[in-house]
Amino acid sequence: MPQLSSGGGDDLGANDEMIAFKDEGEQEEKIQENAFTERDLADLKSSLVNESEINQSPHAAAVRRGQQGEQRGFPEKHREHLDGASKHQDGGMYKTQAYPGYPFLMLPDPYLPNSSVSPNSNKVSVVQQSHGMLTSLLPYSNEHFSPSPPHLPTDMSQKTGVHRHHSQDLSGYYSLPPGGVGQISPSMEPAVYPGLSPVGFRQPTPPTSPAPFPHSLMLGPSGMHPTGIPHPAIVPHTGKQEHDQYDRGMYMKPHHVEAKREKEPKKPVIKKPLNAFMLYMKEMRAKVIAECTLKESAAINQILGRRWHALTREEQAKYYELARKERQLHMQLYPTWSARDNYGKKKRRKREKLQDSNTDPGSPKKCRARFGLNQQTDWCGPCRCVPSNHPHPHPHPHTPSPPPTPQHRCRPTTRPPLSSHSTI
DNA sequence: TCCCCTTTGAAGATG
DNA sequence: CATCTTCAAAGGGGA
Repeated sequence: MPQLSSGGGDDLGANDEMIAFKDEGEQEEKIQENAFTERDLADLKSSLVNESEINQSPHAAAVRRGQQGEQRGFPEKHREHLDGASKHQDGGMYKTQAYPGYPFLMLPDPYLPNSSVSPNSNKVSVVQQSHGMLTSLLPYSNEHFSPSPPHLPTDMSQKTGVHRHHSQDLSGYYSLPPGGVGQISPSMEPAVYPGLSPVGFRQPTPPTSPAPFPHSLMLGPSGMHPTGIPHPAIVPHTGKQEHDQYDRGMYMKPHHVEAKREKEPKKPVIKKPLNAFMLYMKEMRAKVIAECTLKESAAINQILGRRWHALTREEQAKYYELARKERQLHMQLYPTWSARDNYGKKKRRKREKLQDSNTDPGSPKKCRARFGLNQQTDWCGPCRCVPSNHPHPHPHPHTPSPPPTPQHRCRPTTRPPLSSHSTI
């Protein structure tokens, strides 16, 4: 991961190829930002129709990329777009207006022992960084983060343009280990986490304009967690479905749900910290939805995935850095937590299905069968790497259904690990 | 009602 | 060590 924090050794600055995989022909486009989503849409639709096209694109894309961008692997093509749409997108991350769901790192007043904030206030966390960017540290459950905390001017909240209730619930939070956090100061500076090491939190005060919101973190309703540190990462133990229900319930009837929750001694489930892409999705989802008529998350996510690839390294780096801080915070808040804790929380996953299909005698028709031995250049990387008589090593992307899995997408080149385990 | 879909990345599990 | 698997968010769609 981008050793963003480490001095100098920023992987992101490497010249190596950024993302040649799965670009689905987006490179050729010199599109205007307004057209981008429609284009995405069209591409998405067409790509859905023609899957093989997707798998071929990396080559063409790589060629195109080689032609247009000599100095770096990253698609220069989207520069314009990025300058327009994306800048504007990034603004979402760093500006207060456009991204209601991802606005600021706010330490809720309720966090503060003496603070008196409405129980309905939502918590959002944002750290204002040296570049002037606002980094959300506790972005879980977007919806629970009101764009306009109660103590904010109303016009502020209305500017967001997203209709959210101020009384939205809080679905998850980072709870703190007992005694872990006594209080959190608005600034989110290291000191706010007594007992916690500073991590990477910084809040360089903006030279010119003070943060619109003095408090870095906002808290939701009281009583969500005994520790007093609510966090989106924490949800009722009941699992996703219940999580959703919990959210919705809270959203609609906070009091009732709260009362209900008190009855439930269930242990909260600490969710995984969001990775860079998840953070990006959270931030951009609303924007994409607003730009197009799509509502289906699967389709939206496809667009987001492509946009993610269209981002420059620097732009992605922001999210990687944010994700890194998320993990650090998560790690500090829940030192004993492990991702394994949540294993099995979900039911049968598609992976199992894939395995089933892979065991299917009809499934082995992969690259070899598809392109033949004389066209190995058309094979995906893993296929080229294995002996011709070797069984296909992975869920195959060319298989019409099920779709390619995250494990393998036939990436011609792999992005240098923008690592996350950073040494602070 | 509940799972699937779809994305990328992180982390745990496995061979 | 390399590869595989699971989960994180989201919400419409379908069984």
